[in-house]
Amino acid sequence: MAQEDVHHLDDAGLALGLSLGGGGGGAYDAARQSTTGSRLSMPSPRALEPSLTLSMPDEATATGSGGGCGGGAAHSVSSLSVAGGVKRERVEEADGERASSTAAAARAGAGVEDDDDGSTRKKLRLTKEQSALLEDRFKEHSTLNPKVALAKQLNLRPRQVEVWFQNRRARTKLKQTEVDCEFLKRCCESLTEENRRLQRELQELRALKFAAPSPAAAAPPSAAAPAPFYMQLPAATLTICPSCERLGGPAAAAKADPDRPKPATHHFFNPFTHSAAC
DNA sequence: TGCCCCTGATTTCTTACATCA
DNA sequence: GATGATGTAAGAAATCAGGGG
Repeated sequence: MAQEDVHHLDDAGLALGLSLGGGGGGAYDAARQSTTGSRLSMPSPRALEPSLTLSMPDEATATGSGGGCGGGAAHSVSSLSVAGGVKRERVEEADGERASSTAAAARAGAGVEDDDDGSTRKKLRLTKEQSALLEDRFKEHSTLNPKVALAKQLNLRPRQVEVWFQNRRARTKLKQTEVDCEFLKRCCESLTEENRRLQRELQELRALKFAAPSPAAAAPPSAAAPAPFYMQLPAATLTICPSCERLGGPAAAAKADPDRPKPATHHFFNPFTHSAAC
């Protein structure tokens, strides 16, 4: 279907993931660990579903002539794709009949209606009430559990609720990544400026030392300098090791003084690398 | 009217887990 | 009991496409 269309886009996606540093394995795994815990207690899918039903709801045939793969109606069998010769099926719910009726009700409720010939299909827009409830649930927990109950409450299909949560997570993460990038950018600029200032200060001190060694002139040139950006931040957001009193870590400290005894470990947590500072 | 942005939906891939030999 | 193969579900990432401003 659309497999061929997708491949040429992979490079761009990889570049984005690398540049933002948020797309890859570690963060992904960590997120999975924290969000998929509920699955641990789930019974075996095989025990739950002794048989698969491949029922196609009415709208599938009604919208089939729309063309393309995107924007299509969600089905009780939401996707049937061939990837690398392996067929994969995802059965959303056993009773497709209920799904179809619920979908029809949802469309009616959201003002979505198909033309008689089925050639046009309006995009579903969630009502304010539906969005508000979804947002509330998302604030409680960013993963959906249980989706069927919420879908019933919203008069939507479980698949639609599931997609909403997926999109919400993805876009929340994207926003957070942008915020983090901006923050790091400002940190970098501030540190660069601070570095320049210290270099100047060092030069001035050296000049003073060799020119006219006077204790009265010992006032640091930087006394009136504003605090660098990272010093204006809440302490919890900084990566400062109280042991080595350095921003950014012990690797540099260890390099400078390899014989330095290792202090008791009490490091701040780095919100960006999710690791200890040192 | 074209553009931008938001958002619902789809596709592909990865990972964790369960089951079986 | 340990181990590898296999199947499944869940979710992330990338993308498409409709629609409103």
